[in-house]
Formats: sequence, structure tokens, C-alpha cells
Amino acid sequence: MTSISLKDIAKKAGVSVGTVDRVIHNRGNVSAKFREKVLDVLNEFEYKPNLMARGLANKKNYRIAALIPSHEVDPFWKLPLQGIRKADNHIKNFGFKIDLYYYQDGLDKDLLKVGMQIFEHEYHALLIAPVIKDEASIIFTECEKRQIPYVQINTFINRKSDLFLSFVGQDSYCSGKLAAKLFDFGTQDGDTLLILHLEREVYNSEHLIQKEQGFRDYFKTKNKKNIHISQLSFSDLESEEKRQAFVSYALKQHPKLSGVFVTTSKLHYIINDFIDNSTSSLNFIGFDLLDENLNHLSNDNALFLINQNPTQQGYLGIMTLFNHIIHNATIEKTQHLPIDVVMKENAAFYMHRQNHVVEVN
Amino acid sequence: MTSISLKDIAKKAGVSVGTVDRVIHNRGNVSAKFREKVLDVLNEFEYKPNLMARGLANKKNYRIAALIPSHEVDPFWKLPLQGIRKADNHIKNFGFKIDLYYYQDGLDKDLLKVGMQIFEHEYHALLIAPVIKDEASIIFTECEKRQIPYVQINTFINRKSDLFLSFVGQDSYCSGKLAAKLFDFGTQDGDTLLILHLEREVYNSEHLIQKEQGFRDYFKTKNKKNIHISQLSFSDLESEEKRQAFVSYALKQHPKLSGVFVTTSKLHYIINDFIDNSTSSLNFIGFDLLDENLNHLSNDNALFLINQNPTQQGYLGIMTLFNHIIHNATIEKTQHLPIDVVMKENAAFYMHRQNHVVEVN
DNA sequence: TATATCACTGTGGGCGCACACAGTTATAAA
DNA sequence: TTTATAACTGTGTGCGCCCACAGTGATATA
Repeated sequence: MTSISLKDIAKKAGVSVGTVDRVIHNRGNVSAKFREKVLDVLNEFEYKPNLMARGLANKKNYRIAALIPSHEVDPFWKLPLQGIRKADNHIKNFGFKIDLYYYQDGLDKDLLKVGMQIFEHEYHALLIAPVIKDEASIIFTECEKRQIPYVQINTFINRKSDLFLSFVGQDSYCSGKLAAKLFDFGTQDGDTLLILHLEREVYNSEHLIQKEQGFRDYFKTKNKKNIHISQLSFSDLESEEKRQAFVSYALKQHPKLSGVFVTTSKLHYIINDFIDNSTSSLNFIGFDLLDENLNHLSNDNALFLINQNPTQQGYLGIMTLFNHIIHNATIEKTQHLPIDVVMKENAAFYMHRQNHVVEVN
Repeated sequence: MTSISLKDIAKKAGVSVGTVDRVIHNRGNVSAKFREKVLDVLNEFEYKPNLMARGLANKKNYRIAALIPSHEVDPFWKLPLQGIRKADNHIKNFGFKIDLYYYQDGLDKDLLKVGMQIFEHEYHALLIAPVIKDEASIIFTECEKRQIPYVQINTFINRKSDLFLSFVGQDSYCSGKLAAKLFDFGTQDGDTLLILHLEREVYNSEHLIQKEQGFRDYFKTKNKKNIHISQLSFSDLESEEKRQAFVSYALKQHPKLSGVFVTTSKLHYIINDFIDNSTSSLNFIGFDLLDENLNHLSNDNALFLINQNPTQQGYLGIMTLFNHIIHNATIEKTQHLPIDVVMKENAAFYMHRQNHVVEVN
């Protein structure tokens, strides 16, 4: 009934627990004969260490660095941070310590600068949101040189190294497709749909490109309603004047506009400008359950928000590192989170979702 | 840095660990003076027991009974079962053992008969899917007499007892509203929408009533498109002849029918009959990610499936009992799971969702 | 032969907690 | 006063594991 213990293994193999321990941890100093014997018994009885006992005895400390954009610049990053904190709580009693590093997204070279500080300390693993590809790549190279395993969240940047354990995030292409399908369902013949990137350097942001591609591809395969797709970029969100100018321009350019697909969490910046300036009614699809966006949901303005599960991204990212370190588990290189379709009617259920787990403390 | 231990508390309170232990577990035999002192120190330092040490030391065994409909009758119940199994894995090293009891839904009094078998053994808690209200109520009464705490999943039956810890499931009313909103988005002026209950004794199934009510209430508050709502029930799903007859009748009755809302997971039984017999194109909304339903999603037929998160229901239900027993945690009486809107484009992400947790073994 | 070195193996303490049991004091009864 | 009883309080053991350290032989060196 009760699972097999180290001592049991030792007895069955005719050695002491110390020897079994040495075999399990590859500490050496074990004769080939015994080593083999122990390995056999270990296998035969499918020995699984008792993690509670291990955790108790093992005073080893594992340190993880987490590098994400500051939530003071973009409130979106509060959510992954929450997930990281939750994971921290769940694993801290196994001797894990997470240090947070924030970089200013938008401030030139800040990802790189803050990232390099990490290497001034000894870390066993790194969680990173590699928003800026070029700078992140330098960090990755450094990790690989120092043999530090890492997990990417939110943004995927391909690396060949074994130290790149996993990407945790959304499937951007699919989310674009999904947005298109929703609009297709609720749009009249001959209408125009606008893809709106509210970021600089779109060409350098793989996930935005993917979303647009998915959106376009959907209508490439089926477009019975003869819907017209357009695309614009704009990033001076803080200036009301410029926003207004941009929106009037966009509306003038697209007289039959019926829907706007904003590819980031920044729909809330500009939705009112569209509503105020448009003569006809518009549908909106944006991303992420920020308070700012949710307000518009309850106002019946934005029809759909696509939830990228950012909190889960942080949580899963850390847990992936934990499982790698503790269990040496094999891990999927890509861990896609669900693409939740959120409307006024079901938003509440996505807000304070619990992670019911075995709480250790 | 490292969290505070029993011994620390003992020292600070000027007593031995035994006394602190007695206070914590309310074992009595502690003078009022010391009891208060220890309680103060406990509070001041926010003592949290180390669950690893506790788990190691505590050889106590907890037994949980789980009573759900057999998945041989309705494949839906495979999903909650999966969740229960997963939870079992996560907590078995804390000395928890789950025994499964299956009853035949539809077989008269079987819930009651199988349920009463549970009381032939000693259980610390019960998880139950109380599909049949009258029979389940007798089980609840027995639990209350024997002081066995229980959690309901899937179906909610209100009880005043403190032993009724929580209901884990969907908010049926909201899911009805959500279905209405989706149809509203994609429906033309003057169309008809049909609410379809594919069950017997609808009047006795609270969750079906709730779904219908939510659906109707949505259009009560806003019906700019002047959409007509109708309702039908049908349950002879195995007979092709009767299905055909029913569907022709339904279509004839509703010439402007554009959408069908099936309130259970049984959309797959009847969707083809509708498609084959209808001259115009129809939209469908149903429940649950059964393989049978998913096939239709990928065929572009059923537009939306609402996911009730049945696997999570099983998982959360067990974890709720676990947390109650181990942490004596206060628990929300109602734990609503998200109402996921599932389309062809995001279905895959809901299929094999992981629960990343601290795996103890 | 005595001694140092090496390769290996077993032993024991301790992680934080639960619980049985032994020890201590106060109170009531003889 | 002595004894029995009750009301406390402290001590010690073990859960399964990790790891430092103390052995034990065998072989090489002085």
C-alpha cells in the first residue's frame, strides 16, 4: 500500500541506504557491481522518492530569476506577475526562491541592461518575457554559455539550445483566426474589418504579425460575405489630439467599417475615440482582461476580449522550471494556453480564478 | 528567511513544543494562561505548519468516497472522472484514498442504492454529483446524521447543513445568457431561435430551467432585432424515425429558424437531422467537449460549444474536500467554473489542459 | 613491515511535526 | 499527613530522506 522507501530498496539490494543514495544522485564512489544491483532494484520496484521527506531533509536552495517588463509602464504585466507570485508561494517550501527583475519596455536596451544584472548572481534557472528579440537573444546566449536553463513566456523566440526548456503562451496565429471567425459570424455582407496594431515596430513583434496572419488567412479560405480587410498601426496613445486625428482618418478611409480588431491589450486607449466619432455601430475585439478593458465590456461596447491567460503564463512558466529542476521532467517545448473568448456574460468567471493545488504552507 | 517553526513558537511562548502542539490541535489539557499565550505568539508570527513535515509525521489516512453517474451510460462522466483521478494523484501522498462509486443514471433508485453502500465503510468525506434530487437528498441526510462533509459537483441542490461544504459547477443561468448574446451577435432581424431540451423531466432539472431562463432574460432586456424565441423538448434520441419526425415538425413550426440552443451535451445526437432537413443555414450552440460534439465543430457545423469544465469540476471538488480536511480552510459555498466559449479555432487548447501543481510523487 | 592512499560502504544526526508516554504539580479524598 | 486523582507539561521517537563523517579493506609507497 504505502510506497517503497529508500530503506526498502537498500535491504532488497543488500546494501545500505547511503549506497542507494549515492546511486540515485550519481555521487560516485559506488562499485559497478552494487551500482547495477541497486539500479535494478530501483527499476523493479519503481522507486519514487517521497518529496515531502526530500523537501524536509534537503536544505538546498534553488534560485530562479524572473525577467519581465515593468507593470508601471504597462499594467498588463501585473497579471503574469501575479502568477509568478502564486507559483512562488507553492514552491518556496521546496527551497525555491524567485528574484524579480523588471525592465522598462520601450526604454532602449533596458531589457539587456537589467537582464545582464542577473548574471552577477548565481541562478539555477531563468524565466523571461523576451519582448525585444535582439536584446533577449544576447541574454539567451549568456544563459547557454553559463548552462542556465530558461523558459520564455508571452513572446516566443526560437532557440536551438537544450537550455531553452519551453515557451509558455498563446498561439497568436490561432487567436487571430478566432477573432476573424467571430467577426465573420456577426458581420454583414460587404463590411470592412480593421486590424489595428497599437504598437511601434510591428515588424519586430512576431506575435502581432502572427495574429494578423491568422486573421487574414481565415478570410482567405472563406469569405462568402465579401468582407474587406484593412490594417493600420498607431502608437501615440497618450496624445488625445493624435488619437483623434488618427481615428477620424481611419473612419474616413473605411466608410463601411463595422469591426475593429486590436491586436494587443490596448483597446481601452482608443475605443472611446472610435465610438464617439463613428456614425454607425462598431464591434470590437481586443485582448486581455485588464480593468480598463473590462469596463468597456460591461458598457456593452467592446463585444469580445480574448484572454491570453497571462496569469497562467507566469504560473506555468515558473512551475515548468520547478518541475525541471525537481523532477528533471521532460517538457513540451511549446505550452499553449487556452484562448478564452470573454464577453460581459462570462467575464467574472475568468477574473479571480483559483489554482487549487496542494498548498505547501 | 526560513519560516517559523513549532519549536520557535514554543521558545517564544516559554513552553514546550508539546504544549504548542496541543493548542494547535485543540487537544485540551492546556492551562488557560498558556493557551492564550501560545495563541498570541502563533498569531503574532503568523505560524504556518510545514506541510511536508506534517505529511511525513502524520501517518493518518483519509478516505473519500466519490459518487457519480457511470460513464458507460453517458460518456460525459468520463471527464469529471479524469479530474477526480488527477486530484487523487496529487493528494495520495498526504494519506488520501479515494473510492469511486458509479450509479446508473436512468436506472430507478440506483443513485440511492449505490449511495447507501458508501455508509457501510468509514469515510471522511463525500464527493457527489446529485443528478436526481430526491434520491440525493436522502444521501445528504445520512451524511448529516453521520457528520460526513460533502461537496456537490455538476448539479446544485441546496442544503442548510454545515456539512454541505460547497457546490462546484457552472452558473447555468449565465451560460444561457451567454448563448443568447452569441446568437444575438450573429442573427438577422426577425429570425427565430429555438431552445431545445434533449432530456426527460425538464421540470425536475434545475440547471436546464436556469439555462432557458438566462437565455430568455437576455432577449427580454434587449431585442433590437426583434428575434423570436421558442422552446421544445425531446428525448427519444436513439430512434432515428422519431428524431426525423420531431425535426421536420420543429422546422415546419419555425420557418424563420436560424439558430438552435441545445441545453445539454447531446447536440451531437440531433444536429445532422437538422442540417439535412433544413433548407436554410442554421447555427448551433451546445454544451461540452465530447468527441461526438467536437467532430461537428471541425465540420464547421456547430458554431459554438460551451465548455462546462467537467474535468475541473471533479478536480476542484476533490481538492475542496482535501483543503477542508487538511487546512480546515473556509470554503466558498459556490465555486463557479468559467464558461468557456469553444469554437473550431480554440477547441484544441481546451482538450488536454494540464494542471501544473506541486506533484508530491 | 609499517604507513599512506584510495575506493568504497555504513552510520548517525537532523529537517519540522505528531503523538505516545513519562514526569510534574495542584487538588480532592482518605 | 498520606494517597489517589486529575490537570497539566515536557521529552523522546520516528516519518523518509540527505549528507557529513566514520569506518573498512585493498593497494601502493616508504
